[in-house]
Amino acid sequence: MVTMQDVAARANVSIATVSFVVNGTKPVSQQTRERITKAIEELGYRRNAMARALASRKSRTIALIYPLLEHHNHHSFVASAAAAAEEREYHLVLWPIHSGNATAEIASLVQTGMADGVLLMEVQLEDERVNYLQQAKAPFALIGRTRELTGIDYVDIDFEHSTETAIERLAALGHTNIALVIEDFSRTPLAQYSPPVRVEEVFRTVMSTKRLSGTVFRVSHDTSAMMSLADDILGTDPETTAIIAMHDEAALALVMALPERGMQIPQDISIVGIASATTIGAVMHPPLTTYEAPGAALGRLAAEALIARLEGGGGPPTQVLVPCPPHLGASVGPAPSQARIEAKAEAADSP
Amino acid sequence: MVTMQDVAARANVSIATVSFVVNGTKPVSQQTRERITKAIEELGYRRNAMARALASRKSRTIALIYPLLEHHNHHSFVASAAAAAEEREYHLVLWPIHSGNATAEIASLVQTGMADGVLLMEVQLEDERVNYLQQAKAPFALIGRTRELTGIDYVDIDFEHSTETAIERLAALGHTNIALVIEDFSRTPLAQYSPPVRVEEVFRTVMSTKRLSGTVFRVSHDTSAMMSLADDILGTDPETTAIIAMHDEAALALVMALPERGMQIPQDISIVGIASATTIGAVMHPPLTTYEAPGAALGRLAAEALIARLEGGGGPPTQVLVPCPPHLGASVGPAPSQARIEAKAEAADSP
DNA sequence: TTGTAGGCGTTATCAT
DNA sequence: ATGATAACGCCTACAA
Repeated sequence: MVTMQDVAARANVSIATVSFVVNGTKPVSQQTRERITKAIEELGYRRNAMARALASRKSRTIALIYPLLEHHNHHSFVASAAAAAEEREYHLVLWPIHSGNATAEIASLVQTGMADGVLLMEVQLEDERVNYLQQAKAPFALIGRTRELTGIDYVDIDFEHSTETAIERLAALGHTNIALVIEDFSRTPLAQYSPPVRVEEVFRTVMSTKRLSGTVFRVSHDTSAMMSLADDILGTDPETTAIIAMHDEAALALVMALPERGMQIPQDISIVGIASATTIGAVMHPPLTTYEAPGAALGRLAAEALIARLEGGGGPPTQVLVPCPPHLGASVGPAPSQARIEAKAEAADSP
Repeated sequence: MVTMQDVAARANVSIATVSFVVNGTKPVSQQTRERITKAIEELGYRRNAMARALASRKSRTIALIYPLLEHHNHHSFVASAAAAAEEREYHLVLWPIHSGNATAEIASLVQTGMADGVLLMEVQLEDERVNYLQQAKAPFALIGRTRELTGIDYVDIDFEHSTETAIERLAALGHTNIALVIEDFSRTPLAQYSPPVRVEEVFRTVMSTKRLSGTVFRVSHDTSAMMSLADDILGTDPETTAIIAMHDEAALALVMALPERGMQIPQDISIVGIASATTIGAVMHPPLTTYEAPGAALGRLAAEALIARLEGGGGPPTQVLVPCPPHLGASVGPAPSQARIEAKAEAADSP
């Protein structure tokens, strides 16, 4: 292995000078700089990351606590966080969590010097990991939000805005009975996973403010729940004319199942996805109207916020809500006329 | 920060002895071991990863060259590789690739001591990165395969077997005109991405051996290509009674589009997915019959193979093909009778 | 502008 | 069974 020592020897300078040009730490005369650069190239020198980390007490690595869930968005979080880190000459290490290492091991990444800071995702409203990191004084940033946020760096999807916009759009089209479909995490380690909770809260608030009638359906990730969802919705409230789905597979299941029950999309019922992946919705018939989850933006912003904190010292926290860009499909239309509804009901009564 | 020095002082031993008990390097008397363990706990000592890496010349980190593509499988590769690494007390760092750092930067992860070895995915049939890693003597393992494989550690999906099995199953059901749908990477950096190439090769071979008639459709990731796919297939060969799709979105598009063209699944046409994610297929109507891509197994095996190589020295290479577990849906049935086909043709002729 | 030298916290060799 | 001590390769005051 080629060391700075070797480079220094070949360029007839001290090891310190080599360090200066490698890191740009101090000005070095044009002459010697060139000699050193030349020596570096001839020898194929690369500075040792571990030695550097030890001496500088900075690993230039951030850790991403890796998700339990298998979600479309997760890939883009990770990819964009890694890309953003790389651009700033940081590395991104993945730390998978499981029941065995849930909380205590997270701060240890920083305590062992493996990582300078931690990126947390799948944040719950009350998240003990956050408390732990704070108490351990480990720098961190959230992709997501806890209930209490003072002084915390976070980046999250603006679920509130998306939900509200979706409702308003549907209401403007005459819909008064709207169902919300969210994922059910109640029997998982992510029981308090914040997105569905927040969206449900906003949904209830906005619906009642607007004096609209709405029902919330929690769908677990098992297939049969999704298969029966259409019947559940129509059974619970036959007047439902629009569905907001924060659950891509469920949305797909609905698009497949509703027409089979005589409900044409969007003539009889409208569907809109929020915080969705676009790839699936785009190939449905009709193409799904969605508010896309801005996964890539999130990962990047979070990584940048964390690195800024690591390098910048104690500025004000980054607290960003990223909106979901709308994708116009053809799954949303005006609420069906009363005549159409009655015709349908009659047809259903006398088959 | 608490160092070994501090622990040694408190336990009245030398720093070396502390190291012995922390790493289990050498036997230590019950007594002093306990004193040391106690001191460690009281002080909250954690050994510094960077110092350890420097002194031992091992970072206990492996790098995963992170994919360009957004694929369902990728999440499980990554998650399982990270989990397998963690179990062996390794870390997994992600290294995103892009045109700017395509080849040269990969070996540098090892050369800078950041990682002890590299995990490569999205492998192409001829992959310069592999040559480069070999020449740089950087330990690596592949998730995927190159053409030339002597001495290379790799783990891949057994595409050949899945393809052959799918064809045989369809042939046994009387299908003689089978279409293959694969992803089109020809205009991307992954032009030589090996899975579709291999599958196409096997498809052509097996089909001609069995004297069956087949057409290959390459579908790019843009939506319009998927939307028109059903028409493409029926237009090219109206006799097609079965489709093998190695492309989840395309499969979905087909399941949505074919019935609209009067082709019932599976009465008129069968669809089977290979190397698929199961989540989407399961909620289709009818549920898709698939051979699931064993993503989690792959990531884990590859990480294990690499770590074994790093620690075990020079044993024979790990070379594993993992089969795709079949998932029975309801999208495959017997080839339609001639009578049914003729009835259909007549109906189409005189609308 | 360049050099000297003392860490950084471990590992690992060689004594004892 | 334990201890001393020289690396490991680099950073960074401090000096020159």
